Amino acid sequence: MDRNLNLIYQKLYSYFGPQHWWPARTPFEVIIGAILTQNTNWLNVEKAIGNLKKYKLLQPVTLYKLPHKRLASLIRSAGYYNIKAKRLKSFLKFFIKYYNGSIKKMSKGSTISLRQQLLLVNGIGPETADSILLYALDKPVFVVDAYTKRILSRHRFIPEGAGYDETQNLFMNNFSPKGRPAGSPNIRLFNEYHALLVKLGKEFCLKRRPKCEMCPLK
DNA sequence: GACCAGGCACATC
DNA sequence: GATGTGCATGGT
Repeated sequence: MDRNLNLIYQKLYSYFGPQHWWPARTPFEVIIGAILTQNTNWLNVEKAIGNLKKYKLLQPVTLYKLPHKRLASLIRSAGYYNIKAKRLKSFLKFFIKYYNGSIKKMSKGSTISLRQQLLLVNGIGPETADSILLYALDKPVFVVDAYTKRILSRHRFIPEGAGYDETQNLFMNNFSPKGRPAGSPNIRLFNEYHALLVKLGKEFCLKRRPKCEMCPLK
């Protein structure tokens, strides 16, 4: 099993090359993007983040103090803007209260405890929590998203409709980076693998009309 | 005009 | 525990 996951990684990497994820300039920007991109096209998120940058609002306390209506209108392009404005605020409240708005302080926490804390924040579920852990805080967790599940179920690694943890465990327990035992954490590899799965998903493993004939995994 | 995008919370059974 | 629904914009 793990041989196949390794093989898929090798194929994707040689076909697409390094993805240089997450597409953001700072860890804080990663977190804001992770919340804004929930069920949303990344291009729409970039516009929203561009607005926040334009007015120099992309800092924890500044953003937290912004009135709901103003924040919602600035992130309008990302869709679900009312609910996302609320979710950003609930994360910022947590981030400021417990870590003084400091990524450095937050990074000192253990992966397990940070994950538990993040999941208690309203608006942060397993994928957003893991994206924050991996891409903003450099913690060794595998991020599972809709593309990951679709690709893995179409290739019969998991049943259709498999849960988040089940899918994540497949990678965390079985994927063995070169020269390491299965289950050993590898941040860089987890980073690259998830980014490659998203790339494959966007270009070939489409929901309705997958381009299986041209797929690099074929 | 329909379909889709790097989810999540909440209601209901 | 499983299933259904609201949230919303912008690109194809």
